[in-house]
Amino acid sequence: MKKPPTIKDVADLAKVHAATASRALNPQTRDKVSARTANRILEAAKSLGYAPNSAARSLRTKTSSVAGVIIPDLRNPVFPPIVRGIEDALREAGYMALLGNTDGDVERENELLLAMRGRQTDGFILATGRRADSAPPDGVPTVLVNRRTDAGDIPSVTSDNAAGVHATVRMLAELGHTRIAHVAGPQDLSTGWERYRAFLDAMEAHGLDSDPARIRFAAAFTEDAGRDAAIDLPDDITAIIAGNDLIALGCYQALEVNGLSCPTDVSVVGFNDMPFTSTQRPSLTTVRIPHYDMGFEAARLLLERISSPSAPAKRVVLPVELIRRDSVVRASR
Amino acid sequence: MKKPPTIKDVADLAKVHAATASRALNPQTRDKVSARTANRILEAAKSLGYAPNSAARSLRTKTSSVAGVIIPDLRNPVFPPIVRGIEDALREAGYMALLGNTDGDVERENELLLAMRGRQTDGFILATGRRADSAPPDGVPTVLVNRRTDAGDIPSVTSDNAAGVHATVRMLAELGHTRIAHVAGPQDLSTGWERYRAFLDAMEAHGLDSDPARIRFAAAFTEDAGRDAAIDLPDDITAIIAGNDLIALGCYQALEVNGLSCPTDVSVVGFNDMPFTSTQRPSLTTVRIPHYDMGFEAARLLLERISSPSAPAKRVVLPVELIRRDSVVRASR
DNA sequence: TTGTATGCGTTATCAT
DNA sequence: ATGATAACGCATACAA
Repeated sequence: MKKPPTIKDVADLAKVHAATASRALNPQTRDKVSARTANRILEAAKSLGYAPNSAARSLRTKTSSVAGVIIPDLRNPVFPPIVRGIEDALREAGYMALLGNTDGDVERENELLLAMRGRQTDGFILATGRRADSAPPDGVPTVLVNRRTDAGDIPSVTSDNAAGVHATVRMLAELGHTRIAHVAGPQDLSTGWERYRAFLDAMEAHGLDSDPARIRFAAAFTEDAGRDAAIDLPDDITAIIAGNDLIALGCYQALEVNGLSCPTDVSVVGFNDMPFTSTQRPSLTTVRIPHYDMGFEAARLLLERISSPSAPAKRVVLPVELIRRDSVVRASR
Repeated sequence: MKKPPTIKDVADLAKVHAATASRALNPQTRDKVSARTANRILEAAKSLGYAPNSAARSLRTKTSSVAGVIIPDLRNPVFPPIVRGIEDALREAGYMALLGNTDGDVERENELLLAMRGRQTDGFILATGRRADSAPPDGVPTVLVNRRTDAGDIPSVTSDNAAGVHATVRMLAELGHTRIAHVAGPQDLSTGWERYRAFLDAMEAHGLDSDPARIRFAAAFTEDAGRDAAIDLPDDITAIIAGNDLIALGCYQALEVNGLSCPTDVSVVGFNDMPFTSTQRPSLTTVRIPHYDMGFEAARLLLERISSPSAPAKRVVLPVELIRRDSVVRASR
C-alpha cells in the first residue's frame, strides 16, 4: 500500500512545475497551457496512475462533488427508487451521494446535516421535509423530494397528488360509488395533507358528500397505522381511498377483521404503486408515482442550484398515473 | 451564506492556541489538555456550532471516516435493509456511507471504486462480489456482504445458506415430499451456488433422489428469470425450492401457466423473506435471512479491519430461520 | 505560456 | 500543559 502519486510527481515526470500540471489536468483551465506540454502532462499522469486527492482539492475549492441525501428510512419501499434516481443523476455530473437515515427524528436529522456539512457536502436532497419546515438558515443548496414545505421557499420535486386523487374519485364515482371513505396519512407531511385536501375537493367536484364520519387520519404511513385508523369506519362505505399503499394494506386487514371483503364489499385504492402491490390479494389499485424520476429530477435541480445558488426556488411537479387492479369493482350496495 | 467557523475561531473565543483547541476537540488527545481549558474549548465550540472541516482533516490524517458501499441495485429488496444496517453501524463510529449502484456491471464497479478511492474512502463494503473475484490489489480494507468469494481471502459476512436449505428439505421430507425440484439462482454468485450445493447435499442426506431433470438454473435472481426457468419442470414434482423469493414468485407464475396450483399441487419455498412475501397469494414459505444484521456486522468488520488491516480475514456466517407459511402443505400426490 | 508564492483548516512535532 | 510551526496536496492570483 504505497502512497499514491501527487500532482508534484506528475509535474516532475513531465518536467514542468506543479502549477502547470494542475492547469493541464483540469479540463477547465487546460487551454491556458500549450497543447504539447498538456499532452506530456496527461501522459505522465496516466503512466503514474494519478488520481487527484479530493481532500486537498476540497480544502482549496470548498467544493467536494458530494451531495448529502437524507431520508427517513431506506426500508420504506418508496425511498430506494428515489435514492437510485438521485444517484444516477448525480453520477452523470461526477457527483456522489452520502446517505443518511433519520427515522423521522428531527434531532438526528440535524446531527446528520451538521456531520455532512462538516464533510464539505455541496448540497442536500431531503426526503424528510415537513410542511412547517423552513429553509436552511445558512443557504446551503437544498432540494426537497417527495415532500415539500408549505412556505415553498425551498426547491422541491413532488408528484401531482391532487391529480391522482381526482382521477381516483372520478373512477370510483363512475363505478357508482358514493359513500367513499378516506384514510388519510399524517397531516404534517405534504403528501398526507395534499391528498386529504384533494379528496375534499374532488368529492365536492363530483357532487359527492364527504361526510367527516367517513374520514380517518392514520398516525403514520404504515400498515399498522392504516389498520388501526380504518378499523372503526362505518359499515356502509363502498370504497376507501388510502393515504398510501401501506395504509391500503392496513385497510385490507381492517376489512377482514370486520368481516368485510375487498373488493366485493369495499373497493380500496392506494398511493405509490410500490413493488409487489400487483401480487397482493387482491391486487391493489393505486396511483403510480414516478419515484425514480422524482429522485433523478431532484438531483438535477440540486446541481442546477449548486451552480447558480441565487436562482429562484423552482418547484417541479411530476405527473402520476392511476393503475386499475382487482381491488376496485363497481359499487354493489 | 457566511462561512462556517474554523478551529481557529473556537480557539480565539476560548483564548487558546488552535493547536490546543485541536487537542481538546479530539477525544483521543483530550487528556493532553487540562480539564478546565478543555471544557472552555468545548463550550466555545458548541456556542459557535463548530464542525471540523473534514477535508482539512483528511488531508492531514489520510483518513476520511467515510466508507464506500457498493451494491448491484438498491431497488432489489434485499439491499435496503443491508444498507440500513451498514449505515447504523458506521454511524456509531462516526463514519458515513458513500453509496453506489453497479447494476452488476463490472466496469461500472471499477469506475466507482476508483472514484471513491479518489475521495479518500477509508474502506469498502461490497455486496457485488462474485465467486471468482480476487482481493483488491492495493490492500484497501474491504469487506463482502451477502455474497463471498471462493478464495475466501476477503473478509465477509454472509448467512448460513446451507442450513437454510437443509431445514427446508427436512421440512418437505417430513411432509411426505420426495420429488422436490430446485430452481437455482446464478451459479457465479455464492448465494446461488451454496444453495444449489446444499440442495444436493440435503437431498442425499434425506435419502431422496435429486434427479437432474428436476433442477433448473435461473439466469438471474428475478421473477422473470424464475418463471422462465421453472416453466418446463416435469409435472410430477410436488415441491420447489427456489433460489430466492423473487424466483419463487416466478415459480408461482410458471405453475399457474401450467395449470397447476400452489400449494395444492406444488409447494414452494423461497429464500430471503423479503417484504410483502407474507401477503402474497399464497403467502410464501421462505428462509429468513437477517439482512439488517448482515449489514451491521459487515460494517463492524470493516471498522475492525480499518483499525488493524493486517488481521486475518474473518468470515462471519449468521444464522437463518425457516418461516413456514401457506405455500407449503403435505404432499398429496 | 509557464513559474512563484500563498493559503485552504487541521494535526503532528517540536519547543517552551 | 500549552504555544509555535510546519506540512498534507491542490488551485489560483500574480509575476515573469
